[in-house]
Amino acid sequence: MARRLTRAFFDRPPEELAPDLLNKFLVSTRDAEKLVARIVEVEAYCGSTDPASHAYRGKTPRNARMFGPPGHLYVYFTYGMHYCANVVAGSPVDDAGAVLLRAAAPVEGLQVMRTRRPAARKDRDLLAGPARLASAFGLDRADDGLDLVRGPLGLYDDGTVTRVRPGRSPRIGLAAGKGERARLRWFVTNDPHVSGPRSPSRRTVGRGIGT
DNA sequence: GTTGCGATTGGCT
DNA sequence: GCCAATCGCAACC
Repeated sequence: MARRLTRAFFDRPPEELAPDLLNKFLVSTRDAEKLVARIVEVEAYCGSTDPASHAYRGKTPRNARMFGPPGHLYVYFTYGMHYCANVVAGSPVDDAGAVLLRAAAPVEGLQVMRTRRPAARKDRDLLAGPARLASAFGLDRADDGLDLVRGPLGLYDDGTVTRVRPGRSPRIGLAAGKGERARLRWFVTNDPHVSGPRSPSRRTVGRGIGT
């Protein structure tokens, strides 16, 4: 019995929203195809206070979506070839926050995902990484701004009660001095679909990588 | 106008 | 583990 997440759910700071997105279901019903995936790894990016955030230096054409209303999709292009998808969170006026969808467990529509991700040798790799997830769902800059509350792409809660506290660690792929120590990554502990470290450890939980 | 690099991935050593 | 791929953006000249 899945219910769709509402605007109010998203209207919170990214560091509060992020862990609550774990074990929610990303559902796409575009182009007569149905894709379903359970989110297992996310990262929070906190606007003007966060050196790693695209919004750190203010609003630009690229990151404008982050400054818009919560519950919409922010998609950006990186490394000259990859797209990454974020959920816009709530933020104070003139600020911006978002949650990067880093990894998910495929649930439905695996055939389509495999077609879009020919390099994935195992199904557990179909959505294990932000650019992989975006690719498998066919997301690109044209999808920037999709309304997750009302559009063909949505987030759902199936009513499952999550009793286990999520794993937490510093974010992946950040350069030194860019907020690489902040523990703003959350993941479902020991889930094989997580892209980075997936178990609590001294290195990832104690004081953070690089310290 | 030019340059350096990134919220990554996949293939090769 | 190392590194090339590939280009938009933003910083700097």
